[in-house]
Amino acid sequence: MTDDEQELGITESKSHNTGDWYAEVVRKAGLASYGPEGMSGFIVTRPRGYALWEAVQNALDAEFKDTGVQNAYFPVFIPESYLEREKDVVEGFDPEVAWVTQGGHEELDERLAVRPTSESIIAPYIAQWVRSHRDLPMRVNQWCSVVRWEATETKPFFRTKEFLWQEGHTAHETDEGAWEETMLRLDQYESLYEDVLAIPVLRGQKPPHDTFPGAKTTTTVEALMPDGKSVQGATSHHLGQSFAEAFDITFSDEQEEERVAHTTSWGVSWRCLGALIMTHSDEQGLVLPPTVAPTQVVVVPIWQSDTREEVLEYAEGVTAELEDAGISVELDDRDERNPGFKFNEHELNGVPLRIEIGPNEVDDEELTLVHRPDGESVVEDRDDVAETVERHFDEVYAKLYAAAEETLDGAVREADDRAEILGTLGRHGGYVETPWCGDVDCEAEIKEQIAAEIVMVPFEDDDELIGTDHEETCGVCGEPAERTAYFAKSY
RNA sequence: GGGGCCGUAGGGUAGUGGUAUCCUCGCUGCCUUGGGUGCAGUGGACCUGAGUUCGACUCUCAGCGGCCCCA
Repeated sequence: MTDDEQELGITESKSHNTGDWYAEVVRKAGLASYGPEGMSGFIVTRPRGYALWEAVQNALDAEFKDTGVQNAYFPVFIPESYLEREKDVVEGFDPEVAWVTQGGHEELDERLAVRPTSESIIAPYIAQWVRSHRDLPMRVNQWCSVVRWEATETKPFFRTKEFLWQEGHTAHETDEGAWEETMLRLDQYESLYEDVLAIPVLRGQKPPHDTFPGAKTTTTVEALMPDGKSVQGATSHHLGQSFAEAFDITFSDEQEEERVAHTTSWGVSWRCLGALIMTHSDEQGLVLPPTVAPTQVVVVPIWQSDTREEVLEYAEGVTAELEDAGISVELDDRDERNPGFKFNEHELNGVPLRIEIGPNEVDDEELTLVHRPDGESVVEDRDDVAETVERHFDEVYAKLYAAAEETLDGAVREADDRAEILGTLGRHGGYVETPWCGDVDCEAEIKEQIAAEIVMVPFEDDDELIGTDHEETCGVCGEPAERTAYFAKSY
């Protein structure tokens, strides 16, 4: 009967069986279901899962709008001739593009790509809209889904053939302008992770061989997952002038000279939800920071038949007061479930804070608050409940962030030679920081042996191996090192 | 890209060439609460297709789907 005892909740071990555990949390917490038969790699995002995406959207969209971005929407289909105009993009995405060849009963003259990304349909319009330097910088963003027909295995939110994301596209007068834009968006992504999702990240750039097709520089925020793999949390590209040249994004400068613009693009997908779920959740189920939780507080009344009325009345008062303060609160007054059942259910669903109200609380004009992440229970005065709850939100957030930060700090290890790199990655996972000569072959060697790659290289300003005299040699080949590389297995 | 494991009601399990079982699942009624297990009744499945067979959930093949390991 042990299986029966556990069947309502999570049965898989987070540390030993992370994949199954993750799938179980996603399903049992009501975040997503698998797609229909014949459509492996697609998921149905259920309301509680979609609410998480909306929280991310709300946070980011406000930041974007505060920094000069306007939202727009471009077609889901891209004519093949458009896609072909930037050759690196064609080559980069070719194996993953889904094509439409028929409309109604008619064969199409030109097949249409289901967008794998929209540079090639947005850029031509930006080219039309930009005439003079006065039109720059131009920034458009769209919230949409894209399709990448990956052959590799899929995992809800982490890797799905269709995924929701946001893609921003900008054009600038100068290279510096484009660079500043690239970094501004990366800062905003970092802030999304650290201030909204409670996940500390490493920031830097991708090695040259792993940049976005056609891009000059690809930047990334990397988050560590509990199984020791790294996930690219968001990305921001300095595209240089290659797209502007391919799509004729030109403008007249102050001297009436025709010049080619510099462009950027940047995006974050619902993969950030995968990182969110995987980072904080535990073997009781989903754990969410109050910043994104669809239900932030649940009030559970606990009564005996003679106290029922007063307990409920008190609980309703508390609920109403929290609602008035703009807090997302649910009063769980179902009478066919006992409190223990409700506790477990709300824990499974990731409600960050629970308020227990029974006759004792009513008599003492108090509340019992319980933090989801660690079960800490605190008795507080009934007065100023909204303020008290907000304070506990901050505490819960801090607990989540601190735990994730500790994990990350402990997972960055240094290694100076090949054996140490392989040994450390094999034994501990996480990140291995090593001097690197810059040659892609050195990465390939590690990749072959242990399937880890360079997920991040610190920015030039943060990398002490640049521009200074040092004796460091590449951890793989022993040639003089030019950069610091972070190796990790990745999603 | 290569290899392995797996697919049985909402969930969890078994098992057999002759249609299971458990549940904290659904529904109805009764019961009423400080960490999921009250009582009674009732409902519902063998991933899809082809083959073998008197008969396939079971055996074979293919497909679809899921998970894991390696590249």
